[in-house]
Parts: sequence; C-alpha cells; structure tokens
Amino acid sequence: MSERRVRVRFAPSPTGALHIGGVRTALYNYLFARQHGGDLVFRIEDTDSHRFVPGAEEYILESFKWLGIKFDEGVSFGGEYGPYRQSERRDIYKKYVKVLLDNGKAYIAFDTPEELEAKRKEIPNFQYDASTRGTMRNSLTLPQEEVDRLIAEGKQYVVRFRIEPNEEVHVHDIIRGDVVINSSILDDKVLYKSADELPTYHLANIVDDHLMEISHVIRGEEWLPSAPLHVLLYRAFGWEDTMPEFAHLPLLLKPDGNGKLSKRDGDRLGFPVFPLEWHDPKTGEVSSGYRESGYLPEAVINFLALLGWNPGNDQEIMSMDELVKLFDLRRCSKAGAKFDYEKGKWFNHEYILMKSDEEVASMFMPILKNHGIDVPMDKVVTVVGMMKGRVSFVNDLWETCKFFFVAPVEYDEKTVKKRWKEDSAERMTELADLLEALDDFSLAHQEEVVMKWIEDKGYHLGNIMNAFRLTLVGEGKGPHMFDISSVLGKEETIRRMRRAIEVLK
RNA sequence: GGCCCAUUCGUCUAUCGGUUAGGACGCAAGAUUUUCAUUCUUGAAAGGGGAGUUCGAUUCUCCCAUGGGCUACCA
Repeated sequence: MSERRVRVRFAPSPTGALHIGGVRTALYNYLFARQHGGDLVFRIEDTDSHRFVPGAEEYILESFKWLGIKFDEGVSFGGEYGPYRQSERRDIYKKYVKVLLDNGKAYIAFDTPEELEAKRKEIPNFQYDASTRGTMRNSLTLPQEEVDRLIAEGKQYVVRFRIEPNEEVHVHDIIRGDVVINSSILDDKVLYKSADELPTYHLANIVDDHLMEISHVIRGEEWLPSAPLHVLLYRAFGWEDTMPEFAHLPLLLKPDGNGKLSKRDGDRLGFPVFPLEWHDPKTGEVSSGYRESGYLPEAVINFLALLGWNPGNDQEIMSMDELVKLFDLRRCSKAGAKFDYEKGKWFNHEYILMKSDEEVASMFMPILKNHGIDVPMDKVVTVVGMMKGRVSFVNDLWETCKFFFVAPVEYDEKTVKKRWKEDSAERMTELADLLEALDDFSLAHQEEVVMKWIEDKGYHLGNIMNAFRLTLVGEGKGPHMFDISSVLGKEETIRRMRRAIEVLK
C-alpha cells in the first residue's frame, strides 16, 4: 500500500431517509478514516434529478450528528475539493466526458428509451455492447455530419462507455480478494445524459473519487458487480495508478425470510430501519427511527459495528474510540448479516446500565413531563438508580416506574388473589399505624422498626411485604419495599395504604 | 436467463489442517431475593451435500445445492 493520505467518502443519494445499512457503511468509513488519521468526505450524489427528495440531505446530516459520526469535509462541512454536490459539478463532468469522447473510449448514442425498450422486447437478453452497438443509432454507425446535425437540432442523446469485449478485468477487493470478470458481460453503460446535462453514477463516481483524491472506496456489496466497470473507467482516463482500493461490505439482510433489509421491513416487523424518524414528504408516510424509539446513539453504533465485523476476540461492548482502534477491514465478514433486533435491544440495555443515573434521569425527565408529572430531579435520579437495570429503553422507564409518581387506582386482580390474605387489612392497618408514628422515615430506620415488629409479632415476612407492596404499587412488582416507601415519603405511603385497606378490606 | 458474491448453533460470529468447534443475543432450567425484574450458575443448540488433496479436513480445490446481489438514460 502506498503512503498516500487516507481519504474516504460516504456519498448518499438524497432520495429519502438514510437506511441503517447506509449508516453502517458510513460508520466503517469513519472508523477507517479516524484510524489512519485520514479524511472522511461527505458527498451528495444527486445525479438523478427525478428521484430527488427534499429534506433528505438535511435528514442525513442530522442523523450523523446524532450518531456521532463526524465528517472532515463535504457538503455543509466545506473543503478544498468542492463543490461536493454532484449537481453542482456539471461543468467538471462535461469536461471529462469530452476526454472520453475524444480518445474514443466513449461514443454518442441517439436511441431513445422507447427504442431500447422495443429492442429488449424483440431480442431476449438484449445488451447494448460490442455485439450490438453496430446496429444501433450512434456516433459509431452514423456519419459524423448526421451526428453533428442531430446534436445541433437539439436531439437528446446519451454518451456510452465503449467497452472492449473479451478482456479479463481484475478487481482487487480488500475483503474478498481478487474478483475477475470478463468484459463481454458488461454493457456499454450510459455515462452521461444530455437531457439533464448530468452524468450517471458511474462516471460521476469515478471522476469525483479521482478529483477528490479518494484512497479507499468502502461501500456495500451491491456495487461489486459494477466494480469492474469502474476499473475500466479509471483505465480509460489513465488514472489507474491512483485508483482507490476497494472494499465491498456484506449486506444487511431481513431478519426473517430473504432479501436485503428494506425500509418496509421496519414497520412490518416492528423495529426501526432508520436512525431518525422520517416523514416522507411525497407519501406523507412516517417511519420510526432509532432515536425516537429510545435508542442511545452509542448502542446503535456498537450494534452496527458488529454486524459484519468483529475484533477477533470475545469483546462486544466497544466505544467509538475503541472501535477506531480495533477496526480492520480485513476482519470484515463476507456473507450478509441478518439483522437481529433482539441483540440491538440488549446493546441498548447495556448502554443504559453504563450511563450515570443523572444522565438517564435527564432523559427520563421529559417523558415524565409528558405524562403531567412534575417532580424534583433528585427524586428522579433516585428512582432511575433503582430501576434502570430493568429496562431496555429509557422510554420503558415510565411503565416500569410510574407507581413512584402516580398512586394506584386499581389493584391487579391476580396479585390481590394471591397476596391479599384474610388478615391483610388488619396487618396493614397495624403497619400503617406503626409507620405513621415514625419521626425518622429513612429507609434504614423503617426497615429496622418494621422488621423488628414482624419478628416480635411472629408474622410471616412474605405475607406482610407482599400485601404492603400491593397497597403501594397496585401489583406485585418493583424493587425492595422500603426503597419504594422511602421514595414515596411518609405521607404518600400512609395515604396509599389506607386507601388500599379501604378498597380491598 | 446471464454474471458476481457467499454458506459454522434460530441469529451475530471465533477458528488462519490436528480444538471436548469458543463467545454473545435469544430460549430453557436452577440459585438468590419480601414480589417482579435484574444478577449469577447450568443446559439445549452448528460446520448444506458430494468428490478430491492430505496421515488428518469446518479450514485447501472442484462440482452440486441453497441464499444473496447485479443485470436502467437509479444510486
């Protein structure tokens, strides 16, 4: 490998929300760039004017901001190699299209989409290539004067890459090794369309990667079949010496059946496929996002990093900094990875556990507010400290903890049946009286007094505690009883007990 | 159809010719606990099939099967 500066890029097409697979590709590019002290470029590939979706670019930027993936240059980041939006690079592409036209590596074709479609219907497996281009309407078959005349008339045309048949094209892939294909199976790809004066992906990609001095192309496996075409393009321009190295990542597959993970799978299977919630401006459709579902960005990063790569040992929990140190393209797997949502949940659980009670509490606070609960921060911190290990998402904290903030109105039928004994009302009245008489309502003091009372009276510990729990929580869940009662405070504890005794008798 | 890529527990994966095939998620059981959850312990669970190469293949080669991707004036 040469000692040239590592420069990689993530180049999405602004056609909608950023797919989770795209996020992983961006992540791997980011890790690779950081590790090698290189640059990560953010380029917008909007050469298909028909598929442009307003807001998509902003969405993508916001997603990376949330995830903590930082770019060094590109759209909205600036840099020496701009513009970074392909639609703003028309003149550059025109210049290079001309280079190819002049050196005979490309030609002009006038066949309309309708004509091509008719041809495909007529001839099965029709391909526009060396074997058929002689029969088509292009600058290879038409006299120069007619070509000039058609262009002068404003006739629409495309520029096609002239691929020489029967040549072995080698692509070296960091993950897959040497991939060889015969150039005859490639068609004369359209490189440029006069209709919108824009190149297609293939041309724009090669020109930009070259001009932006990209050293490594790390992208999804769906690009592997066109990689030989890209090699041929570098060759046609005479840029083979500085051609980037390729690494084609395995795809993210559907958790159930077959096929690659698509945006539809998210709502069908009940998990997000987008980092952020996405409102489709065209259809009005809303798709859920990881952020809104309560995921911590660190957990999403960690989970995604391990889908298609591993550090070679048993370590699974890794921070972004650790990932930067450990990441290695050569350790990427070759086979597609099915998306395992359950494991993603586990990662989030682990990251909630690692966060301080204060941090989790501040995330929980707005949820409490939404439920009309207004409590001091220190109380929320205490509750979170006791409860955060029980949830996978911060959002789940409400259901798990709400009894701390709202007194039970109903008492779970099954729990009542099981835990509310004949003498429970009597015992709870005694206990309420006992607690009411306490000046010191601290956890330790309560425990000391109540335990002694149970022992002196010879009561059954479980019966007392379970009934006590039912009066405060309304069901048979939650942390230790004195944890609950001391957070609730004396007044609230007694009130709940008396009310339960009244209702349950 | 053609071309390319892949194939280890249900899932993500480790293994760079010799291992009781390891870990994690999920699942099951047990322990602990005043409940529930957590936690801890244990368990079930894998090399697609067939030929080679080799003293020996999960590992190397080939064939088949299966899965996936690509095959647009989309990226």
